[in-house]
Amino acid sequence: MSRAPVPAPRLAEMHWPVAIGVAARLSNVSAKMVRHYESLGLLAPVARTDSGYRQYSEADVRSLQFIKRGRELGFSIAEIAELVGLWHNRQRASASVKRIAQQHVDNLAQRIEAMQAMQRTLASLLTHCQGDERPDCPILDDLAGRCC
Amino acid sequence: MSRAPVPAPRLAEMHWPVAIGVAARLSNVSAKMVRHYESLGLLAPVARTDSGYRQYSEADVRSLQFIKRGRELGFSIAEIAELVGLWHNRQRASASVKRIAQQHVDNLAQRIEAMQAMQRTLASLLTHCQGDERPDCPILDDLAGRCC
DNA sequence: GGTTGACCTTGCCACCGTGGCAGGGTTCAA
DNA sequence: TTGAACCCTGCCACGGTGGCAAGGTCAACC
Repeated sequence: MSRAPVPAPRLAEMHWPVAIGVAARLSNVSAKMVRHYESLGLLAPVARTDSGYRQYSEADVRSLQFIKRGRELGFSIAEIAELVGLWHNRQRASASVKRIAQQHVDNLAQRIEAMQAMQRTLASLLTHCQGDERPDCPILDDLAGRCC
Repeated sequence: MSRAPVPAPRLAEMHWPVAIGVAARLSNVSAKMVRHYESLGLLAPVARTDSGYRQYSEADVRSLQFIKRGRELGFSIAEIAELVGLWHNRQRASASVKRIAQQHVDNLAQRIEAMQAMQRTLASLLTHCQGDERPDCPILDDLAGRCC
């Protein structure tokens, strides 16, 4: 009770390198996904101990945090791979980054629009459905193509 | 040029039963997915010819259209399975249907909200990104956790 | 030194919904 | 008879994540 059960570790307090479990906690990415990102080439192959354990440097953990943040913003793995590439490329043009982000925003807008259209239709159907013990239901009528 | 190339067939003009390709066109569901829906039990196992070809009745095609419409409204396969069950159950209570639809709307609202949050963040980052040939980029700064 | 438990390894299977391809059988018209 | 169009089943793929199994390793404690 006297201390937080999981002390939410900070990068500055770590002894580097760290094992995958620690890197996972530091980046809030599951160990499983850490391995997966490595297998996809999104994260460079990481150092190993003699016994084969992965060893993560502070830079590796920062990369994981980058990836995590990208996922939180909805970027696909492929997009994040591009963004990581640009991040590591000092000759990058910010236009390249902006293009990827703009595409993603446009894509989001499209998907939101589609979902809102569903929502509007459903909301209208819900309004007209009594929602009681009787079988009559405009929602089912719509699905069954009442119109024909 | 004088007629529509694919005459968008109408149920009333068909000779029943029809083969899977016709049923697919009538319901605007790919033949592949028609088989898949059957394998999931979403559509009752359909009649077969001696040689094993599936034969679809008008009722079967209407079921496919029901499923298609459900997918267009974003219902999951599991939800559509429930809705089909209710559709075929004359003792249903419209409240059961309404509950499913309401849950789906709530779920949509949550997902839309999450995507809009991404969009807001990205829009703000995009505003501040020059998008020129220089490497400085607030989008990458954000992903890299500029704050720390 | 030995045991125990937490951690690590790889590899496979699952989800959901859809598409593709392979390798074969059927039907119908020319 | 042949060819085109259709149908059949079964497998693999995508993306992103979780789970489980069978084994190796490490550190702490007795």
